[in-house]
Amino acid sequence: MSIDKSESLNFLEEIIENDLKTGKHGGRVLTRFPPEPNGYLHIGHAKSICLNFGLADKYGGMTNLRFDDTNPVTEDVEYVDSIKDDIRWLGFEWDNEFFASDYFEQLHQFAIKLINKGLAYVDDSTPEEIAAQKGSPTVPGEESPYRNRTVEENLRLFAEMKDGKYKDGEKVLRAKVDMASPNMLMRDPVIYRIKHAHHHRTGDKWCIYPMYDFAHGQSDSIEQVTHSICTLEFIHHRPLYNWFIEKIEIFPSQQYEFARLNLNYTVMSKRKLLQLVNEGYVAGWDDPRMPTISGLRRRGYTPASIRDFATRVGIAKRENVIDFGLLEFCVREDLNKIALRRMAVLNPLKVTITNLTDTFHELLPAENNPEDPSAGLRNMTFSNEIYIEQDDFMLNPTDGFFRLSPGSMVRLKNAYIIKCEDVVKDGEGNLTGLKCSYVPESKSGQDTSGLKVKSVIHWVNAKDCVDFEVRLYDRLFLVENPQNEEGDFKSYINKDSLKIVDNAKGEQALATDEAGQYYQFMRLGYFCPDKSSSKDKLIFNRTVSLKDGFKKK
RNA sequence: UGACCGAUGGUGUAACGGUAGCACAACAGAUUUUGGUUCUGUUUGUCAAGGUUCGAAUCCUUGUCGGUCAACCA
Repeated sequence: MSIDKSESLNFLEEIIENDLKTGKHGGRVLTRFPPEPNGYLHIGHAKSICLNFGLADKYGGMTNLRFDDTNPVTEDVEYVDSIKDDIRWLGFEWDNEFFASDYFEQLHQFAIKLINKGLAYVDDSTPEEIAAQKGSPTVPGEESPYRNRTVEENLRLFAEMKDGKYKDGEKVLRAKVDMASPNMLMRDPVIYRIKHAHHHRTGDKWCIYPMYDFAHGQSDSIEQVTHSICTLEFIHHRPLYNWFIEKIEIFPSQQYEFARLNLNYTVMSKRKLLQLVNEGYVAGWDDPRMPTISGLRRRGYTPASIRDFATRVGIAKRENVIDFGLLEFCVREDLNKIALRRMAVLNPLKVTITNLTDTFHELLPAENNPEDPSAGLRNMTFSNEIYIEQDDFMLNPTDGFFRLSPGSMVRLKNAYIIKCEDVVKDGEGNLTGLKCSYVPESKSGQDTSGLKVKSVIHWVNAKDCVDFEVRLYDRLFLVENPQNEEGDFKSYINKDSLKIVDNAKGEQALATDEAGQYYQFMRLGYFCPDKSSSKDKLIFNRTVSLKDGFKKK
C-alpha cells in the first residue's frame, strides 16, 4: 500500500485513497468481479478484471469472484468454468468464490421485509401492461391497479408465487418506489419474476428468481464489498442500488462507474459474440479472431501483454474507442522479449547454391533470442538447396527494394552472403527457382570477405525442413465500429479475416521444440502453435506481424 | 422534447486556480547480420460564448455535441 504523491491517479484510486484517509470501512478495501455465466469473457472484461484485482492489490484489499447467476435460462456451468480458467490465465486469483444464487434465501427474506414495510407488492399485470404503466422518459408513469394491496395479501401471494402456484409471467413482485420518477428504473421495478426453470446450481428448488437490481447490490452488501465497480450504463441503477440497501437496512456498499472498453474493428457485446459463434461466422468462442480472452490466448497473446494493455487504456468516465494497434503494440513488446526466434518460409522459392556440392552439410549456430542471451543457441543446417521467401526476390526490383534480384547479393541470416546468378523458369515462363553462388569467406561471425550487403533475409534448408500450415488473421470487421453502422453488424464482417497457408517450410527445430512456445519467425511476425497442432501436422497461428518499416507504395 | 453522465492532438490518458505532459499512431534521422528491436528528434490538442480571477483545461452561466435510460436480461 504505497501512496506516491507524484504518480497520477485515476478517479477510482482517488476515491479509495480518500476513503483510506478518512478511515471509511476501517481502511478495508473489498472489490468484486461479477460476471454472469452466460458467455465467454472478452477483452473488455479483462479491463474490469485488471481494475478490480489491481485496485485491491494496490491498496492491500481483497477481491471476490461472484457469478451473477439470477437468470437460469441463459446460464450454464460451461461458462462458469471458462470464466474461471480465463481469470486464472490472466494471472489473478480471487479471495472468495461466490454465486448470487448462494444468497437466494436471504434475498427472498429481503423481499419479505420490503413487503412488510409496505415497499413491495405483487402485481398481476402482464408485461405489456407494466411497460405501458411505465410511461416514457418524458411522460410520467401511472400506478398499477394492484399497487395498494395489503401487506397480508402481498405476503400470501408472494408465498404462492414461491410455491409454484402460478405460471411463468402470471405475477411479479415489484418494489414500490415512484412511478413519476424521471429515472425510469425507479418506476416500481420488477424485483422477482416466476421462471419454472432449472438452475445450474440450485436445480429446481426455486421457481421465482430475483432480478439484477434486487440481487447485485444486496450481494455486494452481504459480502461487505466496499467498492462495487461497474460500467457506465449502470449509472441509472445507482439510485435503486442505494434505495434497496437503505430500505433493507444492510451494509452500505457503494457503486462506482467507469467507461467500458471499446476496440475498433470488432464487437464487444456477449450477445453479438454469441451470434458470431452460433451462426458459424467464427469457429467458436476461442476462434483466434475473437476479442475473447480465450480467442486472444489461442491467437498467441500473453497474459502480461493483456494486463499491460488494460493499464495503458486508462480508467475514466468518457466513452472511448481504443485502436486495435495498441493491443498489437503491447503483445509485440512482450513477445519481443520472450519469443524464440526461428526461421520459417511462408511462400517458398527454391534456391540452388551452385558452388556447393550436393553432399555439402554444415551446422550453423543461431541465437534463440537476441534480446535474451540466456535463451542460448541452436544449430541450423545448411546445404546446397534452400528455400527463401518469394517476397524476398524481385525480377525487376523497384526503387528502395534491397533484397535479392538478378545479380544482387544478400546475406542469409546466420549463414553466408549469396549472389543471384540466374533464374529458373518452367515451360510457361513462371519463376520456379534461383541459382545463386555463395561467398565462402562470408560466414556469419567470421566474415573476411569485406563485402557489404544491404539486406539480410531468412531461409530454411530444403533438405531437412518441416512442412506445416500457417493461419494468418486479419481484423474481423471491415469498419471501425460495426455496431454503429447501418443494418446488421454481421454484414461488415471481413471475409478475408483468415488466410490459410498450407505449404510453409520451417527449420527443423520447430519439429523438436517442446510444446506451447511463443515464436518469432524471423522477419515475419510472432506465431504460436494452434491448439489443434500435433507432431504429425504442425499448425501455427500468426499472433501479429512484425512492424513493417519498409513501406511499399 | 425529461433525467443522468461526459467533452484535452489522429487514438487514449494526465495536469485538482500557476510552464498543457505521457503513451500509441504518424513523420524524420542514428544504430542494426531481423526493413524487427533500441536511440534521437518533429508534427498535431483544452467543444463554443460569456463571466469570476493578477492568472482558467480546471470555478460559474448559457449553448453545442456525444453517450445512457422506457427487458418479467445483466
